[in-house]
Order: sequence, then C-alpha cells, then structure tokens
Amino acid sequence: MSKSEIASGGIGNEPRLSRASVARFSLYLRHLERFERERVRNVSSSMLGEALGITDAQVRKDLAYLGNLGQPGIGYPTQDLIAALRNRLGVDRQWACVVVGAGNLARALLRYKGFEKHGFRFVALFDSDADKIGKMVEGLQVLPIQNLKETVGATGATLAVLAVPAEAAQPVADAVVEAGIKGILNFAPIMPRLPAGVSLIGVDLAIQLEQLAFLVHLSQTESKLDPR
Amino acid sequence: MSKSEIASGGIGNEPRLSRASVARFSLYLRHLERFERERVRNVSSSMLGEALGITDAQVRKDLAYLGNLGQPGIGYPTQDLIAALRNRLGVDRQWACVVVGAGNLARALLRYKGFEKHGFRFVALFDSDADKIGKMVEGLQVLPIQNLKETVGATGATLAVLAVPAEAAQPVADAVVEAGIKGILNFAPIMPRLPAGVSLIGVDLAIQLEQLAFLVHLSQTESKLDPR
DNA sequence: GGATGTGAACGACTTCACAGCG
DNA sequence: CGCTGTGAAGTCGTTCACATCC
Repeated sequence: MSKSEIASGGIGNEPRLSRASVARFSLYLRHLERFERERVRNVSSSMLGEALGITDAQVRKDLAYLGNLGQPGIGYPTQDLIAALRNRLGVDRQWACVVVGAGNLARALLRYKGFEKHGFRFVALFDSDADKIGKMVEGLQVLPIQNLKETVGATGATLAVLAVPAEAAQPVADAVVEAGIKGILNFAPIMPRLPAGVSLIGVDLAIQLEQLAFLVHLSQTESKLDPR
Repeated sequence: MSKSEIASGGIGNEPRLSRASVARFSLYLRHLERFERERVRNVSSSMLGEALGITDAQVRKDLAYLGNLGQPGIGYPTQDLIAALRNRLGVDRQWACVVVGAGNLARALLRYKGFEKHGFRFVALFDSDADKIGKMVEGLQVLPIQNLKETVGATGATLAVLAVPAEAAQPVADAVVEAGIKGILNFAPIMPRLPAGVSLIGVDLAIQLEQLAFLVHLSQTESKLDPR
C-alpha cells in the first residue's frame, strides 16, 4: 500500500483518498452550497472543475471517493453530494472550539459569523494576562488558562485556536493537548511539537505575505508563471 | 520546456524552480534565521531537511536553484544562504502594503511586529464605513477608499491586504488593482477574479478550520495518517 | 446525446544512489 | 571521511480517452 494513501479500512479496491484531494474537499463543498442556493439540482464535474480551476476528470476522481453518486448523462445530485461531503468531512456535526489568546485576532475570529454556518462553535476564550481575565470579549468571558482542562471537559471541546505570541505557543499547545484537545489551528509563527493523535494546521501570516511578495517579485523580474 | 517550470530566462541548463520548491523557500529562510541566531556557521541539507520534515536530497535540489553555494564536506554557509534566499524571494527590499477594511483583523495585522522584520511596512488603512474614516487605528488614520489610487501612487505601495466582508471583496479587489497594486493577500472567503499580472494569495480561515476538523474526524473514525 | 467512472499515459515531485570534491 | 550536486529511478498526482450507462 502506498504511503500517501490515507487509509481506507476497505478490502482494497475501492477508491482511495489522496492528500491532494483532501485539500479540495472543502472547496467543493463551498461551491456546492452556492449551487444549492442557486437552485441547481444537479452539478456536473465540469461545472465544479471550472469553479475550482481544475479539470473535470480530476473532479470525478475526487468524488469517486464518496461512492458512486454520479448519474451518467445527468451529473451529481447537488443535495446528495453535499450530504456525502459533509459526512466525510465531519462537518455534519457540531465542533466546539476554544480560543487561547484574547487579542485582536481572537476578536476577529469570534466576530466572524461564517464559522457557525459550518458547524463550528466557539465555547470559551482563555488568556494568561490577569488584566484581561474576567472581561467580556464578543460574548465570551476571558478565563484563566488554568481553567482549560475543566472547561474542555465540561464543554466537550475538540478543537483549539491558538492566537498567542510565538513564545507562548509551545506551552499553550502542551496545555491544550493535556486538556484533551484533538486538533489545533495555530496562528503563531512556530510549529509546536505535538504527540501523535493530535492534528495541527498552521496559518503563518508572515509566510503568506512573503510568498505573495515572491510571486510579485518573480513576475516583476524575469519570468512568467504559467497561469493555473 | 515543461509546464511547471517557472521560467528562468537562462540558456537552458541551470537548475529550474518548481512550484513546490517555491512554497518551501520561506520556510528555509525562517529556519536559517533561527540557525543564524544560534550562531551556526554552516548548515547541512540534512539539518534543514529535519527542520522541515523532508529529505536532505530534496533540500539540495531546492537550494541548487540559488547557485552552487554548498561546500562538499562542510555544508552551506548560513549567512550566504540567507542572503541568496532573501534576494531570490525579494525580501531584501522594503514592501509597502495597504490594508483595506479597518476591523479587528486589520488591527491584529497592524499590531503584529513580525512583518516589519521581514521587510513589510503597512503604509495606509482604508475603509468604506463613514464612522471609521478619520479615526486612528494602530497608528494609521483610516482613509476613504476613494483615496486608494492617490495613496498608492504617493507611497509606492505594491501589496494590498483585503480584510473586508465577502460581498466587498470583488469590488475592493478591482479598486486596488486599478490603483496599481500588484499583489493581494485576501482574507475574504471568495476568490476574486483578477487580471493577469496581479498575484493573489488567499487565506480562508473557515476552510482551514474545516480541514482541521476533517483531519480529526479521519483519525477518530478509521484511519491512520502517515506522519509527515 | 451527455456525463460518469476508470485504466492508461503523462508529467511533476521526491527519493535513491553515487561520483566528486574539500 | 562528510557532504554536495545530480542523473536515474520511483512515486504520486493529473490528464486523456473511451467504454458504459441513463
């Protein structure tokens, strides 16, 4: 079995899920929800491909992982496809999240309403700064980090968002893992070490800006990027 | 010439830059800066590989693009490598950026000091909300969007950060392009259409959270992820 | 006809393995 | 020796092309 397959427990000849597809699943879902709002009953692989900027064959390969939902000559029933995707992605249930670090980034996240629509609910906000503890921020009271374990237990939170300075990232990561958190969205510009079984996604804004500058730099100096 | 090569204007047999390498260059730089702080004179491909979780051969392939900086038996001189990388990435100069959307996200970005160290400077902040215009936010006065073109011209800004709601993203993107911006870092959950010659990097936080939930979901249901 | 599902071909990226140099 | 630079091999992901089904 190849290394890059994300194990399907199956007998062995059902479609497998590649890492690359994983990254596209959320995008499919987003566009499908748009199609549904536009009352499109069936979507074809080429409609989705165009929306994402990939080929129709690629789309069909990806969607094959969800089972044989497509109907030749018709396409995929929008609603069924959404349901299947939500199920596979795990967003057909509620995810309770805690936020650590009560700064402006936390405010921005808590205020953004897009998360709730996708099943994410922020249930608690923590900080280590004594001045902030007890204050209300976007409807949540700032709690001391010492309360993490208790709160995670009481709320059943599974995910944590780390919006803390670089120095604090590793100890806070350790603390949330200790508290029982299974997935971390990290905004600090370091990659914390985590035990197996805890997932991590990092968003490093300085690196994103740097990549952007690089792209501009490239197109300003010599080269052409092939348009993809 | 292969499609995925990012054109090197060269004669034809110097190392080429792959899309995948591009994404790693910023990471190399980050770790190199750490090594430099730790007074490491020379770094080997295996040191960098370990830091990024990739093989040493991969590192050497990537770094070959910078020219023959490596010394057999020794490694790469840390400082030279940093200088070469900065030069290629285009972060050996200042990048002036404007921010559109004076909300909490903008506050968080403006307050974060990590950008300046990498040569990024936020020179102006815009909003369409009349209540915000004229107010000071983290040392910048909020300007009306109508001033974009003038300000971009006066400051020489090349990059724009879009921290606006989804509905506003496309018109604002059009406006900053019209004003002469060459690269956009977009936080709105849509991908704006842009003319060729303008680069775009999108950061969609809802999608990141969804990916995280998916990873946790996967590891909770069946499967094992290979640890990379 | 129109669109799916899929083996086969293709291309890109990664790893291997080793010659060559300090 | 140790470590680079690099052709060759291998692996993964994407696209092609077409049989198949509604």
